[in-house]
Amino acid sequence: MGRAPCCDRSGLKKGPWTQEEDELLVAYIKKHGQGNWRTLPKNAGLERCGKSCRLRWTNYLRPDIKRGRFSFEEEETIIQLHSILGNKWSAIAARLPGRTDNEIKNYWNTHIRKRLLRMGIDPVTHAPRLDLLDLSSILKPAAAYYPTQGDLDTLRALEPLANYPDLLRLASTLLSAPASASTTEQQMLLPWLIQAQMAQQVAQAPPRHATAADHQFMQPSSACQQMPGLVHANSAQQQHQDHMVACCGYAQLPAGYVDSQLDFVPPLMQMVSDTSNLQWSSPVTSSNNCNVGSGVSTPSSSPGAGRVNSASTTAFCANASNIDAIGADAAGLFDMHLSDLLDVSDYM
DNA sequence: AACGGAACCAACCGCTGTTCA
DNA sequence: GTGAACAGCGGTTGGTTCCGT
Repeated sequence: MGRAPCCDRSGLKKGPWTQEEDELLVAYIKKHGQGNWRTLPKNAGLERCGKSCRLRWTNYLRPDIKRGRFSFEEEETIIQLHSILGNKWSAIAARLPGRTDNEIKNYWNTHIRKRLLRMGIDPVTHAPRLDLLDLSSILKPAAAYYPTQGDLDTLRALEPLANYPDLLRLASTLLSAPASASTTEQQMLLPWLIQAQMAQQVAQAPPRHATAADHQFMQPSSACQQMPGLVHANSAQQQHQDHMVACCGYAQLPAGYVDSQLDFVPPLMQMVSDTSNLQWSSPVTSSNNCNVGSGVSTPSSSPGAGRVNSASTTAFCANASNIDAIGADAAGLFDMHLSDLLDVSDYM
């Protein structure tokens, strides 16, 4: 025999809460505590179901709720956490004191998501969407073209390409000439370039054993999933494959999986390796610079010119090898370490 | 001033994992 | 061990407000 029914659904009020109902609920909880939501409405004299009372309390009436607009730091934190946790609103809310999951979810859907889309960034994967970018237009000579703020935002998203002049030239050629590559290939180009830079950073990092904390991040990232086989893009990186395993989560894949993925290297990469004498060891300006994701920030929310965008670098850097660097960068802005902020072990 | 569309957000719905009789 | 109810979560809806024409 199970429990008694939660509540008789008939006759219970729905819809917006009145001030009287709010006062009744607040007064009751202040006096008796939250206790059992099932019996609370009856004891408090409310004609609501317990679920409705709990929602009203947790999302609106709780005294520790912070109202008002989201700050820049909160917004950046949401983006960072979302890039790692996805739509785990409650997990994200747990890292933002005073904010509810519902509030964060609404803010994401109404503000951040739209802004990322405008910037040509997929709000689900946090990867640039080449189908939304018009590279040919933003690469026009400056003298003949006055860029809009949107173009400047897009340029920031393409900042990583600056480290690979050969790739930039190739990308601009490919992407401004639709006939030269299929849409699918175009969409795959930028993630590959980004992953190449990640791989370069991993290759340059001193070998170390993965820590327990590292394993928290060993789920295959979306970027890695989009780019199987990259670990073999350059034979010089083969010796660091174990780091790529840590980076991309291949450790969880069956033996031989990585090799088998060579069969799926997209034709575009074949074009790249055939035509551009690509050097994957192209200089990266900063050994600790995870700038591949710097364009994922939300420039329109940046409070001042010249602000370092490193706080937003998690979109492509939230992996075992880079998380410490991210935390160090973010700490400079927020006086906190991302490793502290992102204790995501509970959610992985 | 009136209208229509966009934006916003509180609240509901439905599902899932956990608890308990 | 079983099944019903609970608690919590993410997705969605619908009412309200804002803004441009």
